[in-house]
Amino acid sequence: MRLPGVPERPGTGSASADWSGVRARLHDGGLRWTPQRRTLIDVLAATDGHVTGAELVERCRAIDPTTTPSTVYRTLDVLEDLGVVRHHHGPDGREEFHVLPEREHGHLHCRACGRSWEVGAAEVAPMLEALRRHRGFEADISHMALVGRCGDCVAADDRAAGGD
Amino acid sequence: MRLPGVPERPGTGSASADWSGVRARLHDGGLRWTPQRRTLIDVLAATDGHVTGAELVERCRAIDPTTTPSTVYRTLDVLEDLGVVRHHHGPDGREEFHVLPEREHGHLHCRACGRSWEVGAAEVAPMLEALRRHRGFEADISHMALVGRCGDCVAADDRAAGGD
DNA sequence: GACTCAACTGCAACACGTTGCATCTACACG
DNA sequence: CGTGTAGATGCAACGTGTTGCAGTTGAGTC
Repeated sequence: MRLPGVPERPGTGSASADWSGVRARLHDGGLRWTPQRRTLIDVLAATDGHVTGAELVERCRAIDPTTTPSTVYRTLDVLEDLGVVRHHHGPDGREEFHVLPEREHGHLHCRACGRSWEVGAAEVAPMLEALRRHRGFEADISHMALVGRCGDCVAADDRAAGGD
Repeated sequence: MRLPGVPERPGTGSASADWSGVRARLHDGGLRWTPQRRTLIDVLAATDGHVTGAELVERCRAIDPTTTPSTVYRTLDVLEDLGVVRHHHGPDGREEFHVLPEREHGHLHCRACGRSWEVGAAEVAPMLEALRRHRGFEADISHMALVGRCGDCVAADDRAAGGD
């Protein structure tokens, strides 16, 4: 979905530093470092771009077959509080997590071909500004998933039918 | 997935005209009018604003206790094809349906207080335009749900903490 | 009114995610 | 190193929604 060569470092450290920092940050919050959490962290560290919750459970099971879903989801909650992951809901309402969000971004999903893209904060900043001005609403862009049709599919549709 | 129909009349108090049309439109498509569908239509006709799928199932059961979820959800699919209902996914990923969408609109949901609002097409038109120009992407605004914090909650937070 | 057939229904099983509760354990402290 | 305890785990049950399948039924036709 995304290339491995993500332009890292928005201002904070590199990924590896963040992963080792997680343990310390758990401790800071009075939380614990357990084998199950280590497994999830290992999985996340090896993950690029977006993953669904179910997929994370699968990958954890690949490492430790005794993994149970509830533990994974609860740990993901904790990690989200820590800012290590973010989640949004895909077009079908399923959870999608992304790892170490370097910068704020939203999501575009094409209903026709199923592909998705990220949109940078800059691209939607004008609308966010407008919403803030008009209604005082501060939208959380990284939780945003816009569904629609991508340029390719629109073009294909136009060619095929003309109507809808 | 979309039908051209139903653009007219934003402010009709009684939707009865539209509801009676449903049966005819089902017939037009070679589809059938069944007691189960009638029940759901009755429920929808008595519904304002947004409802979750589960709630619709409940209300149908109130009328006909033998109602089964799969039938309701399948009928909702059909009705969505007809343009009678629209659905989007709430902040928790659950389905929310709205009835007889007179005009296109998106949704704003406050994570802090749980309220939601509708945003008119005009309000987001500039961003939609920008997306179309920059990436050729045609966003479906009525499937959109932006999560964030409303003006009240932002103000409350600022007063309470000052930070985050 | 009877026949026919595709659309529809209900059921059971499944997928994803959440929650309550009893048990276990990481970790601070002595 | 042993102990206490709050945080974490695993299980089982639940909630919401989807799917495959076999049986039922709406509605067009004779």
